[in-house]
Amino acid sequence: MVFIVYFSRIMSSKFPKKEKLKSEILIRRVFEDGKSITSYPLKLIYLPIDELSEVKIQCGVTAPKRIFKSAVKRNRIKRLLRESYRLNKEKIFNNIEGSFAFLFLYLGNEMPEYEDVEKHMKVILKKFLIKVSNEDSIK
RNA sequence: UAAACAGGUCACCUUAUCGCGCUCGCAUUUUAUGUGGGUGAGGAAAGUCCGGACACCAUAGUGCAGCAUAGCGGGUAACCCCCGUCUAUUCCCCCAUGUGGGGAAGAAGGACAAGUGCAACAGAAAGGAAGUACAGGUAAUGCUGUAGUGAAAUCAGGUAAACUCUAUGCGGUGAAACGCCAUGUAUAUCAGCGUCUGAGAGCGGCACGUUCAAGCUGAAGGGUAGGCGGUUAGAACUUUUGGGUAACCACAGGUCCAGAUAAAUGAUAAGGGGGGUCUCUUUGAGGCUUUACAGAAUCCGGCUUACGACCUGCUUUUAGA
Repeated sequence: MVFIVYFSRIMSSKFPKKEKLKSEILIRRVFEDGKSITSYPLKLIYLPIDELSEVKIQCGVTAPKRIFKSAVKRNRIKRLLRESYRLNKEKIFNNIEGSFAFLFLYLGNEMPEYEDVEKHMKVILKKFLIKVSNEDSIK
């Protein structure tokens, strides 16, 4: 019983400020050196970061201004991405070693539905887990 | 009845689950987590087109250049904004048909006085070049009159969303301004003394004007990334009364109404509204579909553009019956 309570705390689907990727330097580093996983129309760029001691993952989302000129649409996409990440991050939080910086990009040209976003989010997170564990085993 | 136009109101709502920013309280393993409460986008937050507040650059100087504005009167912190009013002009109506009366719309509405330029068609000619017919006149000649063209024809007139002139106003840079803290590295900054040349640099362009510099002494800094302030109580909103044709103003009462910074204000589900359309059995019920434009970023006042629904229009306009 105690175990279940503890576990659910770990698996909480909160997304507080310190789990957000905010530092400009880090974002630049992720863009330059990060590895990517794609499940169209979503793309994840990630980078192992040693300095992050407090949290395992800092995550940011973007929607390109070039394609979506309306700020309302960009906000909507970013909120959907954030929401699907928030609800699914528990799957990887308890299964990875080290800490990472995440950056999700939306590559499509059309406004997405939440169902699709969540589907692709799950695929990407799964792929990420496999990839990371493979790299660990190689080491 | 429909559409346009003008004015006004609102900007889908409720519940559940899971979340986010700010803030207040409580608890703890004491600066982080948990928990409870409060609060959280717009009429245009948009375009950044005007006008300010505020900050720094010299208390922002002088002349030229440049830019903006343009009836008259008022409002305002200010404006290229708003209100009122007059006129050119356009449209409509009325009859007693007059250069009549009434109504609506209504401007980038100063000046052709000086200089420069421009002018469709017609015309010989619309300003440095000439001339048709008839008549008059002369030594001779477009020298003069009339006809003819045209809105205008030879000491003329039109045109200034043509240069120009007149009057008035305008310094520059914008919150990545600016102030402070602190990390860290090795020559820019600040204060005092000093002083040659005005070469050079800064002060929006040019000229003037003005400041700076080499050196010495002292202090502690600059770039880059980070944090805090600036940063939300205000030319605020609202109600009554009074003034004003109105824009708006004054007094009194009440209210506190986002402060993020890779940028919170959300996601999902169900139900209910509103609009459109179809079906049935008129009242009504059901199905399908749709529910705009759009996201604060220092803050105000305007303008412009985008856009859904509803209401009003007595004496607006168009179309149909």
